[in-house]
Amino acid sequence: MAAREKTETIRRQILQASDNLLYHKGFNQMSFSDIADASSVPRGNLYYYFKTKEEVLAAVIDHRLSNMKNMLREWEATIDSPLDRLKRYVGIPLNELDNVMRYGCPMGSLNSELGKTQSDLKKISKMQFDVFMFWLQNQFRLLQPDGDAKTLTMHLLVRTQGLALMASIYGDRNLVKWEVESINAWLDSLSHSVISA
Amino acid sequence: MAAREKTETIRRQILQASDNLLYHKGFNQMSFSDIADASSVPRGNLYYYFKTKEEVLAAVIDHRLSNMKNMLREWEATIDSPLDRLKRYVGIPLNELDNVMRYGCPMGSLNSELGKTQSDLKKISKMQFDVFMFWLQNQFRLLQPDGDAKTLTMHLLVRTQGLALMASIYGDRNLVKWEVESINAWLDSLSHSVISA
DNA sequence: GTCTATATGAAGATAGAC
DNA sequence: GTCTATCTTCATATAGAC
Repeated sequence: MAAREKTETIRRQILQASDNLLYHKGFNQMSFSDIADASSVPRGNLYYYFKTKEEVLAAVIDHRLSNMKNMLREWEATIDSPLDRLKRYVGIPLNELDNVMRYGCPMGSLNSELGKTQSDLKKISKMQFDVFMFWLQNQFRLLQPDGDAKTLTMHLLVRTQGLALMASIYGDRNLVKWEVESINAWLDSLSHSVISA
Repeated sequence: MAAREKTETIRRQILQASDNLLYHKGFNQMSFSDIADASSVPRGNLYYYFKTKEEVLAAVIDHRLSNMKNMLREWEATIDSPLDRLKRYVGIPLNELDNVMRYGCPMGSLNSELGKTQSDLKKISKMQFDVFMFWLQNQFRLLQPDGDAKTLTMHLLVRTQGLALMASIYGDRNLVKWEVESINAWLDSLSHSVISA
């Protein structure tokens, strides 16, 4: 049983390293050599844990999905109002300011890359958005029972993805702050009105 | 002199093919073989025209920049009000709907890719944004002499980049239409007020 | 200017000893 | 389970005949 535990530990090491590399370099620029170096697992051994790079990607996304779901569950447990939950989501770019400036959004940049020529892998990566979509829609429904939760959610994602992208292109920290404030003001205006676009 | 003309023609062929490939596959996934196939120029000959792939990129961006500048000059000549000029810019995703759905924004996706690990090449690609930034700021200054043209421009870019990205991820044509309408409504509201954030 | 052949290197992946 | 050696493929890039 100790052997199995050790295997799991190494697997997690590989996944942790791959997760970061995927964010910092993208899928196609991340090599097995990179993963070996970053995880301190010999290059050849990696193939014992993951047969292909596609498998690594799928495992990383799977790992990210469960982390996200845990995070969202925690937010629901600790944050009372849907308005504050939505603002918590919008606050991510501020919490991750340095990373966002350098590498953009880990979900958006990966989907942008894979969407061009690797549609099978993009499908896997897109699930990250699906998790947030579902949760955000629920929050908007609570905030505005008569509103169009899907359109509101898409609008929110458009603005957060756009700000992450532009912030990373221009390296502008103030851009993030302004846009986050502006989005929060929009959310406030929603919660005060009965209906809105 | 005929020889020189032929050279220029082939050069343009290569650039045209590379421009499309850069958009459809991204820089790192675009190979010289791809360019050879798409331009009908033998693989080996490409190196006579461009010594490295970086040189191809720089030439494509250069080509794009002059096209953009021509387009913006034409808009200034044919569209009277700054409001309508800004709306013309916002309308690009609608004109390029099919491409945007499949490949996102050619500027945004390229910068997203190159920003991760190829900062020297990203600098070149970023110039595409600089051209629009400069022009859009001028239009905002005309629209709202007392407004913060830089922040307004960034906000516009955030929203257009965000919509191109999300539209390509979710393949949602209606998303583009809704967001474009929403941006236009925002521009209208700006032109009616004296000052705004 | 054009084309073929080839050098060179990196990356994904496998075989098989230990 | 671990590690080394190696296969294969494909990419950038160059040399040199025509």
